Amino acid sequence: MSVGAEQIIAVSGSELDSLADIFKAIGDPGRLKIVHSLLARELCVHELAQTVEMTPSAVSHQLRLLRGLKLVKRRRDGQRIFYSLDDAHISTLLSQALEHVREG
Amino acid sequence: MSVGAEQIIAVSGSELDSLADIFKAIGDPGRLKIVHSLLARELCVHELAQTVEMTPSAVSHQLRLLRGLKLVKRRRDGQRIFYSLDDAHISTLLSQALEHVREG
DNA sequence: TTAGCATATGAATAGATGTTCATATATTCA
DNA sequence: TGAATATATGAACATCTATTCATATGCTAA
Repeated sequence: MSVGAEQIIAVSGSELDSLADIFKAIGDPGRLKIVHSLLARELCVHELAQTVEMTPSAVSHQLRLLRGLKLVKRRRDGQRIFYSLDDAHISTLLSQALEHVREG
Repeated sequence: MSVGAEQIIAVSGSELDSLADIFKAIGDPGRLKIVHSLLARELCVHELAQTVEMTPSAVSHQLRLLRGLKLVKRRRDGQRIFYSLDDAHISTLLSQALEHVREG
Protein backbone atom coordinates (compact mmCIF):
# COMPACT_ATOMS: atom_id res chain seq x y z
CA MET A 1 0.00 0.00 0.00
CA SER A 2 2.89 2.42 -0.43
CA VAL A 3 2.44 5.62 -2.37
CA GLY A 4 4.80 7.40 -4.71
CA ALA A 5 6.39 10.77 -4.16
CA GLU A 6 3.93 12.38 -6.58
CA GLN A 7 1.03 11.62 -4.28
CA ILE A 8 2.92 12.73 -1.23
CA ILE A 9 3.24 16.17 -2.71
CA ALA A 10 -0.52 16.53 -3.11
CA VAL A 11 -1.33 17.04 0.54
CA SER A 12 -3.93 19.50 1.75
CA GLY A 13 -3.28 21.96 4.52
CA SER A 14 -5.53 20.17 6.97
CA GLU A 15 -3.89 16.86 6.14
CA LEU A 16 -0.53 18.41 6.90
CA ASP A 17 -1.87 19.66 10.21
CA SER A 18 -3.11 16.18 11.06
CA LEU A 19 0.27 14.78 10.14
CA ALA A 20 1.95 17.32 12.38
CA ASP A 21 -0.31 16.25 15.24
CA ILE A 22 0.78 12.64 14.85
CA PHE A 23 4.46 13.47 14.60
CA LYS A 24 4.23 15.81 17.55
CA ALA A 25 2.57 13.05 19.56
CA ILE A 26 5.42 10.60 19.06
CA GLY A 27 7.92 13.46 19.20
CA ASP A 28 7.75 13.48 22.97
CA PRO A 29 10.22 11.04 24.57
CA GLY A 30 7.70 9.79 27.10
CA ARG A 31 4.99 9.15 24.55
CA LEU A 32 7.44 7.58 22.14
CA LYS A 33 8.53 5.20 24.89
CA ILE A 34 4.91 4.33 25.50
CA VAL A 35 4.23 3.64 21.83
CA HIS A 36 7.48 1.71 21.55
CA SER A 37 6.55 -0.44 24.54
CA LEU A 38 3.23 -1.25 22.93
CA LEU A 39 4.94 -2.56 19.81
CA ALA A 40 5.66 -5.81 21.60
CA ARG A 41 2.30 -6.37 23.27
CA GLU A 42 -0.61 -4.71 25.00
CA LEU A 43 0.11 -3.35 28.46
CA CYS A 44 -1.97 -1.93 31.29
CA VAL A 45 -1.33 1.55 32.68
CA HIS A 46 0.51 0.19 35.67
CA GLU A 47 2.86 -1.90 33.52
CA LEU A 48 3.42 0.98 31.14
CA ALA A 49 4.29 3.29 34.01
CA GLN A 50 6.95 0.89 35.24
CA THR A 51 8.30 0.24 31.76
CA VAL A 52 8.71 3.87 30.76
CA GLU A 53 9.55 5.05 34.27
CA MET A 54 6.75 7.54 34.63
CA THR A 55 4.01 7.91 37.21
CA PRO A 56 0.69 6.22 36.39
CA SER A 57 -0.87 9.66 36.34
CA ALA A 58 1.56 11.02 33.79
CA VAL A 59 1.15 7.91 31.66
CA SER A 60 -2.62 8.22 31.83
CA HIS A 61 -2.45 11.82 30.69
CA GLN A 62 -0.33 10.88 27.71
CA LEU A 63 -2.44 7.86 26.85
CA ARG A 64 -5.43 10.15 26.71
CA LEU A 65 -3.66 12.26 24.13
CA LEU A 66 -2.54 9.25 22.11
CA ARG A 67 -6.06 7.87 22.20
CA GLY A 68 -7.47 11.14 20.97
CA LEU A 69 -5.26 10.79 17.93
CA LYS A 70 -6.37 7.18 17.42
CA LEU A 71 -2.82 5.98 17.91
CA VAL A 72 -3.73 3.64 20.76
CA LYS A 73 -6.92 1.86 21.82
CA ARG A 74 -7.91 0.32 25.13
CA ARG A 75 -9.90 -2.57 26.49
CA ARG A 76 -10.94 -3.17 30.06
CA ASP A 77 -10.12 -6.38 31.87
CA GLY A 78 -11.40 -6.17 35.40
CA GLN A 79 -9.78 -3.30 37.20
CA ARG A 80 -7.09 -2.94 34.61
CA ILE A 81 -7.27 -1.30 31.26
CA PHE A 82 -5.00 -2.65 28.58
CA TYR A 83 -3.68 -0.38 25.89
CA SER A 84 -2.48 -1.41 22.46
CA LEU A 85 -1.55 0.26 19.20
CA ASP A 86 -4.55 1.25 17.12
CA ASP A 87 -2.57 1.79 13.96
CA ALA A 88 -0.68 -0.70 11.83
CA HIS A 89 1.37 2.09 10.29
CA ILE A 90 3.06 3.16 13.49
CA SER A 91 5.55 0.31 13.52
CA THR A 92 6.44 1.08 9.93
CA LEU A 93 6.83 4.73 10.83
CA LEU A 94 9.20 3.84 13.64
CA SER A 95 11.25 1.50 11.48
CA GLN A 96 11.69 4.12 8.79
CA ALA A 97 12.76 6.76 11.26
CA LEU A 98 15.04 4.26 12.92
CA GLU A 99 16.84 3.70 9.64
CA HIS A 100 17.54 7.40 9.46
CA VAL A 101 18.97 7.48 12.94
CA ARG A 102 21.13 4.41 12.45
CA GLU A 103 22.46 5.51 9.09
CA GLY A 104 23.14 9.05 10.24
CA MET B 1 16.14 -1.92 3.43
CA SER B 2 13.08 -2.42 5.62
CA VAL B 3 13.34 -4.04 9.02
CA GLY B 4 10.94 -6.37 10.80
CA ALA B 5 9.03 -5.65 13.98
CA GLU B 6 11.47 -7.76 16.00
CA GLN B 7 14.27 -5.35 15.28
CA ILE B 8 12.12 -2.34 15.94
CA ILE B 9 11.62 -3.55 19.48
CA ALA B 10 15.36 -3.64 20.14
CA VAL B 11 15.88 0.09 20.36
CA SER B 12 18.20 1.71 22.88
CA GLY B 13 17.19 4.64 25.00
CA SER B 14 19.40 7.08 23.15
CA GLU B 15 18.08 5.84 19.84
CA LEU B 16 14.56 6.49 21.08
CA ASP B 17 15.58 9.99 22.09
CA SER B 18 17.03 10.61 18.64
CA LEU B 19 13.83 9.33 17.10
CA ALA B 20 11.81 11.65 19.30
CA ASP B 21 13.95 14.57 18.13
CA ILE B 22 13.16 13.79 14.51
CA PHE B 23 9.46 13.33 15.11
CA LYS B 24 9.31 16.50 17.17
CA ALA B 25 11.02 18.37 14.35
CA ILE B 26 8.41 17.43 11.77
CA GLY B 27 5.70 17.64 14.42
CA ASP B 28 5.63 21.40 14.12
CA PRO B 29 3.22 22.59 11.41
CA GLY B 30 5.66 25.20 10.11
CA ARG B 31 8.57 22.81 9.86
CA LEU B 32 6.39 20.09 8.36
CA LYS B 33 5.29 22.53 5.67
CA ILE B 34 8.93 23.33 4.99
CA VAL B 35 9.89 19.68 4.68
CA HIS B 36 6.82 18.99 2.58
CA SER B 37 7.70 21.83 0.24
CA LEU B 38 11.16 20.42 -0.21
CA LEU B 39 9.77 17.07 -1.33
CA ALA B 40 9.17 18.51 -4.78
CA ARG B 41 12.44 20.38 -5.27
CA GLU B 42 15.11 22.45 -3.60
CA LEU B 43 14.05 25.95 -2.62
CA CYS B 44 15.82 29.05 -1.34
CA VAL B 45 14.85 30.67 1.94
CA HIS B 46 12.92 33.40 0.19
CA GLU B 47 10.88 30.91 -1.83
CA LEU B 48 10.26 28.76 1.21
CA ALA B 49 9.05 31.75 3.18
CA GLN B 50 6.49 32.55 0.50
CA THR B 51 5.42 28.93 0.11
CA VAL B 52 4.82 28.23 3.77
CA GLU B 53 3.66 31.75 4.58
CA MET B 54 6.26 32.55 7.19
CA THR B 55 8.77 35.37 7.47
CA PRO B 56 12.25 34.63 6.09
CA SER B 57 13.58 35.01 9.61
CA ALA B 58 11.23 32.41 11.06
CA VAL B 59 12.01 30.05 8.19
CA SER B 60 15.71 30.54 8.72
CA HIS B 61 15.38 29.71 12.39
CA GLN B 62 13.54 26.51 11.61
CA LEU B 63 15.91 25.53 8.82
CA ARG B 64 18.73 25.83 11.31
CA LEU B 65 16.99 23.32 13.54
CA LEU B 66 16.22 20.95 10.67
CA ARG B 67 19.80 21.18 9.50
CA GLY B 68 21.07 20.34 12.97
CA LEU B 69 19.10 17.12 12.77
CA LYS B 70 20.48 16.40 9.30
CA LEU B 71 17.02 16.51 7.84
CA VAL B 72 17.89 19.19 5.30
CA LYS B 73 21.11 20.32 3.64
CA ARG B 74 22.01 23.55 1.85
CA ARG B 75 24.09 24.78 -1.02
CA ARG B 76 24.94 28.33 -1.87
CA ASP B 77 24.23 29.81 -5.29
CA GLY B 78 25.28 33.44 -5.32
CA GLN B 79 23.32 35.36 -2.75
CA ARG B 80 20.78 32.64 -2.33
CA ILE B 81 21.04 29.45 -0.36
CA PHE B 82 19.06 26.51 -1.60
CA TYR B 83 17.78 23.94 0.82
CA SER B 84 16.89 20.34 0.04
CA LEU B 85 16.06 17.19 1.93
CA ASP B 86 19.11 15.44 3.32
CA ASP B 87 17.30 12.21 4.02
CA ALA B 88 15.77 9.73 1.62
CA HIS B 89 13.62 8.28 4.38
CA ILE B 90 11.67 11.44 5.05
CA SER B 91 9.39 11.04 2.06
CA THR B 92 8.68 7.46 3.09
CA LEU B 93 7.96 8.65 6.61
CA LEU B 94 5.48 11.18 5.32
CA SER B 95 3.76 8.69 3.06
CA GLN B 96 3.31 6.20 5.89
CA ALA B 97 1.90 8.81 8.22
CA LEU B 98 -0.32 10.07 5.44
CA GLU B 99 -1.85 6.64 5.06
CA HIS B 100 -2.82 6.72 8.70
CA VAL B 101 -4.46 10.10 8.37
CA ARG B 102 -6.35 9.16 5.22
CA GLU B 103 -7.56 5.83 6.54
CA GLY B 104 -8.55 7.22 9.92
C1' DT C 1 34.02 50.97 -1.84
C1' DT C 2 29.09 51.44 -1.62
C1' DA C 3 24.32 50.00 -2.21
C1' DG C 4 21.18 46.43 -2.24
C1' DC C 5 19.52 41.90 -1.61
C1' DA C 6 19.50 37.35 0.86
C1' DT C 7 20.25 34.96 4.86
C1' DA C 8 21.53 34.32 9.70
C1' DT C 9 21.38 35.19 14.55
C1' DG C 10 20.57 36.86 19.38
C1' DA C 11 17.31 38.56 22.68
C1' DA C 12 12.77 39.01 24.24
C1' DT C 13 8.09 37.57 24.65
C1' DA C 14 3.82 35.19 24.44
C1' DG C 15 1.88 30.84 24.14
C1' DA C 16 2.12 25.82 24.45
C1' DT C 17 3.11 21.70 27.15
C1' DG C 18 4.51 17.84 30.46
C1' DT C 19 4.52 16.75 35.14
C1' DT C 20 2.85 16.80 39.81
C1' DC C 21 -0.56 16.71 43.29
C1' DA C 22 -5.04 16.08 44.94
C1' DT C 23 -9.16 14.09 43.97
C1' DA C 24 -12.66 11.41 41.52
C1' DT C 25 -14.35 7.27 39.25
C1' DA C 26 -14.56 2.27 38.54
C1' DT C 27 -13.94 -2.53 39.60
C1' DT C 28 -13.08 -6.48 42.68
C1' DC C 29 -13.21 -8.96 46.82
C1' DA C 30 -14.21 -9.76 51.58
C1' DT D 1 -21.30 -2.28 52.45
C1' DG D 2 -16.46 -1.00 52.88
C1' DA D 3 -11.62 -1.42 51.70
C1' DA D 4 -8.22 -1.85 48.31
C1' DT D 5 -6.51 -1.41 43.72
C1' DA D 6 -6.41 0.70 39.07
C1' DT D 7 -7.22 4.42 36.25
C1' DA D 8 -8.73 9.12 35.08
C1' DT D 9 -8.96 14.03 35.51
C1' DG D 10 -8.55 19.02 36.70
C1' DA D 11 -5.68 22.71 38.29
C1' DA D 12 -1.31 24.71 38.97
C1' DC D 13 3.37 25.33 37.87
C1' DA D 14 7.74 25.27 35.69
C1' DT D 15 9.79 24.59 31.41
C1' DC D 16 10.07 24.68 26.62
C1' DT D 17 9.37 26.82 22.12
C1' DA D 18 8.04 29.49 17.90
C1' DT D 19 7.79 33.96 16.43
C1' DT D 20 9.10 38.79 16.15
C1' DC D 21 12.28 42.50 15.94
C1' DA D 22 16.63 44.43 15.44
C1' DT D 23 20.95 43.66 13.80
C1' DA D 24 24.77 41.28 11.64
C1' DT D 25 26.92 38.69 7.91
C1' DG D 26 27.73 37.40 3.10
C1' DC D 27 27.44 37.96 -1.79
C1' DT D 28 26.83 40.72 -6.20
C1' DA D 29 27.03 44.49 -9.18
C1' DA D 30 28.02 49.29 -9.94
